Amino acid sequence: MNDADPRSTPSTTPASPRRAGIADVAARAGVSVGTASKALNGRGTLKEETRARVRAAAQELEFAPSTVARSLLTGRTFTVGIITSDSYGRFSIPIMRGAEDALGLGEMLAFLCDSRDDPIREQHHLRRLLERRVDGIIVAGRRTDARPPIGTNLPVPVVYALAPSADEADISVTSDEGGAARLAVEHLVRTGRRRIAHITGPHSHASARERASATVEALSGHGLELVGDPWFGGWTEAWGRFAVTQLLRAHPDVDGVFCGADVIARGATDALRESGASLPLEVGVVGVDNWGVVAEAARPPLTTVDLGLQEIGRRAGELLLAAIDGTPAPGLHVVAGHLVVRES
Amino acid sequence: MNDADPRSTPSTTPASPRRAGIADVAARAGVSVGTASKALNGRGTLKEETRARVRAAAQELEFAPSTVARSLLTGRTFTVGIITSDSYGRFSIPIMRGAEDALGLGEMLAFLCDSRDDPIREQHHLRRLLERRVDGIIVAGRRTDARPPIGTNLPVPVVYALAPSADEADISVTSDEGGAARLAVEHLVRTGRRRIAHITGPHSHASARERASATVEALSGHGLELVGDPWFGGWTEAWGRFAVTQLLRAHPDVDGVFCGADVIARGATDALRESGASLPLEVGVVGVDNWGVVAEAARPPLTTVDLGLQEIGRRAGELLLAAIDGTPAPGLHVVAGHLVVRES
DNA sequence: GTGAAAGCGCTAACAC
DNA sequence: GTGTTAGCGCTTTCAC
Repeated sequence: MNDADPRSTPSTTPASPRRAGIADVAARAGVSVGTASKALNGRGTLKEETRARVRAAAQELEFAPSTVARSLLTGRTFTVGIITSDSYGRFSIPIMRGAEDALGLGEMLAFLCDSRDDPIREQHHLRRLLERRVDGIIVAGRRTDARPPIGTNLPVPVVYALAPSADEADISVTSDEGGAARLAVEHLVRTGRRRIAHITGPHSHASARERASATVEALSGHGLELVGDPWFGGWTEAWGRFAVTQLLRAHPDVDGVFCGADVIARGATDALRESGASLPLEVGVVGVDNWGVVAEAARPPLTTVDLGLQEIGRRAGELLLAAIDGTPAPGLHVVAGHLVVRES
Repeated sequence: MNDADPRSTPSTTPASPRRAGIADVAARAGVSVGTASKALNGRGTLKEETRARVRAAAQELEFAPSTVARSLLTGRTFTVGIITSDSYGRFSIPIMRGAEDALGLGEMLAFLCDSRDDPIREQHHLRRLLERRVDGIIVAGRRTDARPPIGTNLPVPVVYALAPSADEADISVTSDEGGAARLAVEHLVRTGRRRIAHITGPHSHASARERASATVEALSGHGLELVGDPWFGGWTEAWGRFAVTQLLRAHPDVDGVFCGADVIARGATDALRESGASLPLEVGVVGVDNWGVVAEAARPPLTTVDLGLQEIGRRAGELLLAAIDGTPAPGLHVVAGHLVVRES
């Protein structure tokens, strides 16, 4: 805070060399700025020797063209915003990563905003992103329940990931919940299970409800009936353990359990094992999520449905790029998951 | 791709209203752009009525001032870059979140870049961030081993988080590995354990080595000796289970285990429980990480050392803001962790 | 082939 | 109190 302090200037300033502008490059190469610009961008018709000289000058000066100046001119910033409600949690992370994959290909950089599920924060972030003239926005949720659109009549395209927009005219990408259930049932049936139960998360979650009804349907497609009703509870290991204990009491002959999440499945395998069942011989278990730390550490390691979150992010990124390029694809895009077979 | 397609224009374009500029606002309010600017920014001396009129016009036009134009003028973009080598993994997530907390207070937005531990990608991202004229950069690692500086003589300040820069003149924030070990030992001793062993990750990790030696020291501070040598292995549950099995064979009377990670601790508790030990009565276990999904689901739930990753991110953000403001604090900043007591 | 000049949207200095 | 003007760093006509 003491500007006059003679010590501070040399010792604490960590070398902030003045940045070279295109004018500096032009001067050093002995050409005009216009020429330098053309040389660097491969535009216009220049003598190869001039081009080389400019390039050399740029190199020596470590010239990094300012995209902010360019943006002002072109109206494009080559940035997008990602607003996640998930506090960088388990769901938004693979989505972000997938989105970055797709966007990186388009030379875009992403601003990350965490709304913490607070609509106020969300609107705040939206406004800041718009002020920064992002070319587009991805809104990533952590549940598959539809959500209200983040805004209407926005000046840039928006793509919703995982949690689709309630407005069907918006662009949304989400997971295939029914498909996930079918993959799980398919696997259990194929491995000889006939008395299959379903333990899942809260009934208030659309994904839990959809998976449950798809499970019943898929079973009946094989001439089978779900053992008991679906067990709705929480997305926790404790619930998986508890539900399995109850389940065994009511239906000791169960030979397959489809769990709505890997954590539930892990709790289920623990409880089954500790009740004396031999896994996977006597009971087969399938989870959902393919969450490494849970699925791989379980005993036995979990066979599970990967919902393809990263793929959802990638699709969202691609759809956003397309929309930015003027070819939006409105509607709900469903990404298929896949089964990861381990030992359970 | 077909520009002439008459359908595409009205139906597929999702309402991209022309953005109002300050000139539009000025026109609508019947003032000049300069006046409008002053009105909106609270600068200069204007009649209150004029100010109100301009504000109203801005509101009606949904005017969102372009930060890119402003940046060009002021040289500040109010953006920072976060380069993480962790693919948004377990370590970088809380760090990012903490950083966003601190930066958000400074009205900054963060570009997220995933280097995937690839120096080429890292340099690529660095260049793109510099082109975008970020005001500063945070480099987040996933290990506490020192890393080479990302560049020399950069035009913006850089703060390293978790993985400090090998150059001590750089600004780095990292965890207190020795302190973590002391907290764990302290707890075990306080709860009456006297025969304490240590199971941890690979010897190639600085954090494993530092915790191990600090553990030995802390024990000797209590007149105790580590039971056996530290068990170096992997950061997995399987390693925790295996090591405990061996440990019990060699030292059946062990009554406390400090594990270098929650996953190891979880494996350890499982193996202990299954060997017939009553937890936490006969053996106390302490982990490191406070990783919710692991620590809370363990049986019993794990007592563990939280390294304060989010706090590291917050400090990194603060230090970066300070450096941007011209008061950098070079050197290694160590953030203390804290013990989270659960039942193990 | 190359240079000169206009202008992207905004702010700040200076007129009036 | 308010308007006018220059200019941030770059690209892009259009002269020459």
